[in-house]
Amino acid sequence: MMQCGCTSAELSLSTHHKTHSCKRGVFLGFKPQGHSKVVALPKKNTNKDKNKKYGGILPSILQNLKVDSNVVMTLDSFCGKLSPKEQTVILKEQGKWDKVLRVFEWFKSQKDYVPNVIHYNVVLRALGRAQKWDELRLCWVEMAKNGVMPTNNTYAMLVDVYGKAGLMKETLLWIKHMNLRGIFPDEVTMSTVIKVLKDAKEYDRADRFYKDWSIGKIVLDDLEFDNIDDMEPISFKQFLSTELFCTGGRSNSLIDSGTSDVDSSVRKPRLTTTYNTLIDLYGKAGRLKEAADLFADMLKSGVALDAFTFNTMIFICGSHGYLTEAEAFARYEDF
DNA sequence: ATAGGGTTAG
Repeated sequence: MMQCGCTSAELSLSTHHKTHSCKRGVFLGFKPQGHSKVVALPKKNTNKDKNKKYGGILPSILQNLKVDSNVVMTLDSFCGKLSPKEQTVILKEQGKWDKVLRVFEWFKSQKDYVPNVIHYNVVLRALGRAQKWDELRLCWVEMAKNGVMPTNNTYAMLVDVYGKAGLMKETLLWIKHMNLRGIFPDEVTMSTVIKVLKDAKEYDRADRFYKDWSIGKIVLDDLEFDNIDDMEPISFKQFLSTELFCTGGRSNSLIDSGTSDVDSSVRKPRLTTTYNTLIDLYGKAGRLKEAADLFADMLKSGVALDAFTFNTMIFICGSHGYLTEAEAFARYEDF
């Protein structure tokens, strides 16, 4: 029996809380209080989150950039040298993509500017979020020209923006690009890829990507297209030229990573959000056993459960008729 | 005071 008094028969999917006025949110989110042993507590608000208080010369530069449309003149009026970190902050704080570009151009015009992958990541993300694909590709090419190599951060961001824009073919190309470069996805990048593939209902592809990641394997053939003709000719050509331009990153890790038996021990996620995404993936793919295994893994590894974990498990059980189990999860959360 | 993802369903 649910705490709100509903019987298990009434615990049927999403209609549950439409027809009942109980305040305990089973599908609406769990309260974190009192679950410190199992449930992740909300992160404390550090000054990183909300209070964007910068010191030194940054506030006045940011303010001036906000009110002044002439980026070059505004920046010229500050003669002091900016550190790479300060430059990152300034780039990040610009709202519009074109302003980001102009500020970046000014940085690069300074004599002592050193090309910086973090700066490129910030600029590329701004262009990606604004869906300025041509500008993004130009920036990418220039980045390579300046000898700046993309990192895991770069690829996670690219997969995210292309995936959110619904450009799945290009998303797959970025993943392939990363693989060709011999860059093994870290957990955030893997999680990002899984999320994008899941949202595109590419469940099998997502499953394979995760399984390969688990054993430290990079598979190149796994990302072939079913229908490459669907892609816009122009963007594909541009993409290929970019691809051909970037021949420098070929590394032996490509071979090592897939064939070595020594380091092919099983890799497990350690982030709650990763597990939640994976559990939802297998739930949506109808593979309940694997979803349940991941949940068990989570407990075994001591990874904190949170409201998403419970709601996802409850929904998976509920939507497949496992009402007793759904109820158990609801109670488990409540203990 | 460097950068990426942040999940459930309604």
